[in-house]
Amino acid sequence: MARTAAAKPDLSRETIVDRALAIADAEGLAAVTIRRIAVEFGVTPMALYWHVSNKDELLAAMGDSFFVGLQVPSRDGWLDELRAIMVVLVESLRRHPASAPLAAQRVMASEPGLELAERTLALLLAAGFNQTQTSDIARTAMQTAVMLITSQAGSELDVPAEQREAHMLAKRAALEALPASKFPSVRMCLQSLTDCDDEQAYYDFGIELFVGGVARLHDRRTA
Amino acid sequence: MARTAAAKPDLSRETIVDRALAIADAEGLAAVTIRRIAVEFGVTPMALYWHVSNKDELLAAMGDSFFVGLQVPSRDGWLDELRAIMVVLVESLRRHPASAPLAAQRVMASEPGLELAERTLALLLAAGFNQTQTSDIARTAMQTAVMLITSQAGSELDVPAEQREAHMLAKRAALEALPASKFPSVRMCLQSLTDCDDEQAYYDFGIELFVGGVARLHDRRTA
DNA sequence: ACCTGAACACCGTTCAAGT
DNA sequence: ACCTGAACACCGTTCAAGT
Repeated sequence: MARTAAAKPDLSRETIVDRALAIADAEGLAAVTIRRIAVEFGVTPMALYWHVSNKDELLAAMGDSFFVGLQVPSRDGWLDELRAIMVVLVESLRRHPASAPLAAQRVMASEPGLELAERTLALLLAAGFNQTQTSDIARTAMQTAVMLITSQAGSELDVPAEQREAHMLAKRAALEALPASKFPSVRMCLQSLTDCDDEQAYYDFGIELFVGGVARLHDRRTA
Repeated sequence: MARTAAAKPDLSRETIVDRALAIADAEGLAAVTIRRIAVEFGVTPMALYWHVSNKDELLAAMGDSFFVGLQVPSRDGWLDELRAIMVVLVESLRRHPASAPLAAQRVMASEPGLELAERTLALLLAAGFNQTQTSDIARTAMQTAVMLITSQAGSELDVPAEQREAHMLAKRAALEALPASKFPSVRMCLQSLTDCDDEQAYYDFGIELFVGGVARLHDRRTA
């Protein structure tokens, strides 16, 4: 009866993946270690190998997790549909920013990832893009979503959560020390370069940039 | 006089960085190891620490290398200028695809990187974007360039050069095994999804997609 | 079915010591 | 000025053994 909440759940493939994602959230992907996870479960490193065949498979499972249960609402136009896919994808990746890059390697290798890919490809083909363009745009869509997530918090993702504030301030201080004569624009954009006050706005902006690029490509193609 | 060409050059910060980039090219970033580099120079691991303070500094130096000596030709319109920057950046990153991600972490932290950033920011500010938009677009520009490089060869960058062909074929075989009833579009795009027959065209396409997105954003803003 | 113990071949890095 | 030796605290992983 003295079971404290969420402390040391049973070892299973699922709980291992969850723990790995949590560690990555807090301290970056590099902190995700078979041995570290084992310690957190109060178990021997080798115990994990019963549930997961090796570390690569664990990382793959972490990547797969971003695609399960994704519900893309349908829209009227193909462009709005594409945007909806990006929105859902970005929302999913935001849950575990540091692990987001793992998703890109798994879109075409997991069932739910493939379903999302199929939907995206079908949409672009129907819009009139040829196979090469469709493939390139779809690939770029996935990569763009990951990029938005990882560029946001920036490289601070590898830094432990508590140190991120200090890390950001140090970065800003370095830019502030730059001569305004040689780097006027950097100095001018200092605030927005080092701090993102509105995360959601940044993601919307990035999605719009991508979708807009696709739209323009489509216009040019039919013109 | 029996000095075979390019075999075991003297140990120095520069030759160490070059070797590290070469190893990454051949076997991926993960293969870049202090100990591995030491072996290739026929020297003790600790010997490297005289020239480079630690591994992070080595990775930083690898990232910095992409920006040195970049010459961006000037263009008439701001949009063409932005495109020219992207072209030069992509060309530089292509030299060492697996190490390209290191560049993104160094744009705002190295002298030549900052010069490129300054130029890009100035250009966007002059075009009428506000500070937030300018920062976001410039950041996206850098990330997009890296993304184009890394998404191209795909995750195969971590795979030793000789095994990449086999790796790609295995990937294609997996997609070919997919039921055409459930994944018609994936099957239809199979060729272009797994093989990039024209690298240059892919980069041009990606750059156009980005530049086009920026252009559309600018149009909307002034409309 | 699930986990442990011992061992192996790797990492980065420190610190004192050599030449 | 530049490099080595020995050592430490980490990795992932195998394989036989326990319960």
